[in-house]
Amino acid sequence: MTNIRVLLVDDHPVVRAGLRAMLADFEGVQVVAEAADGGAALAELSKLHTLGEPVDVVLMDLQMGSGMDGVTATGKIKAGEAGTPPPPVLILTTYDNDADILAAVEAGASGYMLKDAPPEQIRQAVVSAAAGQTALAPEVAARLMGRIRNPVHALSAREVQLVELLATGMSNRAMARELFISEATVKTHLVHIYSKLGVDNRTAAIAVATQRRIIRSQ
Amino acid sequence: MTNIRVLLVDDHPVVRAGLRAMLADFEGVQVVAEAADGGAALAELSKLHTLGEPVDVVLMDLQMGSGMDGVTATGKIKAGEAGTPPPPVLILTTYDNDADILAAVEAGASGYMLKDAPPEQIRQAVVSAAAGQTALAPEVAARLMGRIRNPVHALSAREVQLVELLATGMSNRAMARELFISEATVKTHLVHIYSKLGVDNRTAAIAVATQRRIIRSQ
DNA sequence: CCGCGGATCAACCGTTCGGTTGATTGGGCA
DNA sequence: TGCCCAATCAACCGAACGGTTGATCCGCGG
Repeated sequence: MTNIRVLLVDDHPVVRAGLRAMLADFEGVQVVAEAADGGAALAELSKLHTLGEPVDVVLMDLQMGSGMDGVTATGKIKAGEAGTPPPPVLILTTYDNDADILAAVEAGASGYMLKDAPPEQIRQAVVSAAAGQTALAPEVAARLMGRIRNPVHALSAREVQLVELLATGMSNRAMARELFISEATVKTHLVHIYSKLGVDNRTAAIAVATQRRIIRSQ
Repeated sequence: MTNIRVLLVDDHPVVRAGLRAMLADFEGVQVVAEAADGGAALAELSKLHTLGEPVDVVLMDLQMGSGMDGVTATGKIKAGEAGTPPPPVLILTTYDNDADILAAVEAGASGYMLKDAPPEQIRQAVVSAAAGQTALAPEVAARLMGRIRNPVHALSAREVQLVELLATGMSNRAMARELFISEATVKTHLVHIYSKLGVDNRTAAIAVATQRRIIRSQ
């Protein structure tokens, strides 16, 4: 009996039902619990642990409407309780953005799949994760490769800071005051940012940065 | 036999499986077909129609990764084939923002639900839609109410359209071309938008509009 | 050690944006 | 019918932005 015990984490009942139905069709995979956000997921994990029914794989959405988000939860799961090896976390989300993927990987996720993946691919990923291997969706893998091969378009930390202020609607002067630098410097940074993002004005920069999840919106 | 025949439209296999499983639990509701995008949905509709097995309700996601999007599909479904009353379209999506809701309603959607809604609420919506009634998620209804109660700060449909383009980083001239109006008109709209949002420049307008969910952030 | 790149600043200039005033049209409502 | 408002356009002007050139300082790595 090599049953893989899975914890589902997603704030959408519809998606949970879909994953449950989908995984039910697979031999050797069993959904043992569900949670609507990261906090509930941690609670379930510790509950199941004390019951002596450990979880083999956590299958989790990255963006949760309310409560603890996926990245934070991944970190906390990986930090885990001493003595018990934390279960692999497989991220299953809608978007394939650089920032999301990097954040997930950084937090310790062992896989990153897209929700539009065919069932078989998701099953593969769960099995791989349970075996301690890394499972990346082809699109995601391609994106990571692209980043490594071509770091030209990466913004520096200072530039990211500028873009964040930019997105709040601040003028050059306001940003200059905020960062204790001159307006000239702000403009220089902006020019570099435009160049790296392939745009030619601040609003387009915000659009691209938001879309690429260089900054987070809302 | 009052069976409600449903067509599912969503580009995520996981979500389709979830809705299928969820609706299977309900008496009187039957999923008769599925489609991955708007184009496939139209094809299914006409196929089922010629087979003499009409669809009672279309349950559709608003944003489809590829192919025809939900708003366009809703419009085409409502345009329909002459002689046959088009089925009600129930939108089921992740985001609740003014722009999406207005676009969906304008295209002829008869309901707007959020994916994080509990199963019972979704069932209610399907039944209501089949009965020719309008079904709005509480959050959505509240948003529309807010718009009606407090029209001072409410943007007109045209202004919302402007803000959407604004957020993509377009210049006044580009927006003018896009909307087939003069740059002067664009500026007039922007001034009204700034005034209603309580800001004094475009980037701040985007920030506020995003925060108030007038437009989708993502 | 020297080069490279990031961060900082200055001066200049053309373009775009922001704000104002004023005007017309058409739809909805009293 | 007459009024209000949204939508459309024009002209104008000051302020802010966008782009360029050129410069200094500093830390990292070959």
